[in-house]
Amino acid sequence: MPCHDSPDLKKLDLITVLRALADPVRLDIVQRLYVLGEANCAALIGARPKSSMSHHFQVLRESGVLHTRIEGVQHHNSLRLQELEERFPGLMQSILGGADATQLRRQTSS
Amino acid sequence: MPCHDSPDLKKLDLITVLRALADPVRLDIVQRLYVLGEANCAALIGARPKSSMSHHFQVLRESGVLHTRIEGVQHHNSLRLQELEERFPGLMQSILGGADATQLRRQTSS
DNA sequence: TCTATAGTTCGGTCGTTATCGAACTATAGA
DNA sequence: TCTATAGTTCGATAACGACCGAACTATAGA
Repeated sequence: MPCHDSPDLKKLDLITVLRALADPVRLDIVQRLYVLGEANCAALIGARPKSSMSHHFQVLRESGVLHTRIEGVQHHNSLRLQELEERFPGLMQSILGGADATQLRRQTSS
Repeated sequence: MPCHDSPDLKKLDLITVLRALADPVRLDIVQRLYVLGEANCAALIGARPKSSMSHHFQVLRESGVLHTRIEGVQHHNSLRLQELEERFPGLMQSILGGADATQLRRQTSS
């Protein structure tokens, strides 16, 4: 199963993860992804240009926040919740705690 | 008791807090402060120039991460752990979880 | 083979922020 | 009143990062 390389669990750096999350666009992606489970890039980026999209996904991937599984022409993204939980216990829960799933689903489907 | 203004609990913004924490110097300050409880600026900044120090404390204060109590010529800083816990449950714990108090104390006293 | 689709890479611009010296403010103590 | 101390403010510079158009790559499907 082809995929983008994801950094090793031990190499995940707190500063890098925080920087990745400390951006409105990327935090939005992460929160939507939490609700959706898995989604391709187009479903997560809204109306932004593809190059911006690609940039943000690269940051999230390289920081270790998400994993990208490539299937044909589509890139399926998902949060690396389990690994993040091992490395930084409670972090993602606290970030995602504010994300009301119902509200997010409403935003996503509109 | 004079002090710097700290933003209201409700105005604390996750992005702003994450950005404040996503800096090596500031994260170091926060982790030391967690161990020390309260400390003045000089004790937290190491060998950096005073203007840099002042900048980082301003960012941390304005984001709501810490509170500064002024006593004479000294500024006593402390984390706003309780308010942060109310607003973003689990966040600071996860950030500080990696901070081994013993290790930090050793660094601080060396 | 041709075309559409999904995403990447490249190059440039622009805004933000970290850094730091220098001047400044305010308090404590001699 | 004079001086030392603690921290702020100002102004400049430099680096980083977000943004975006354009060209490119790779796969699926007609």
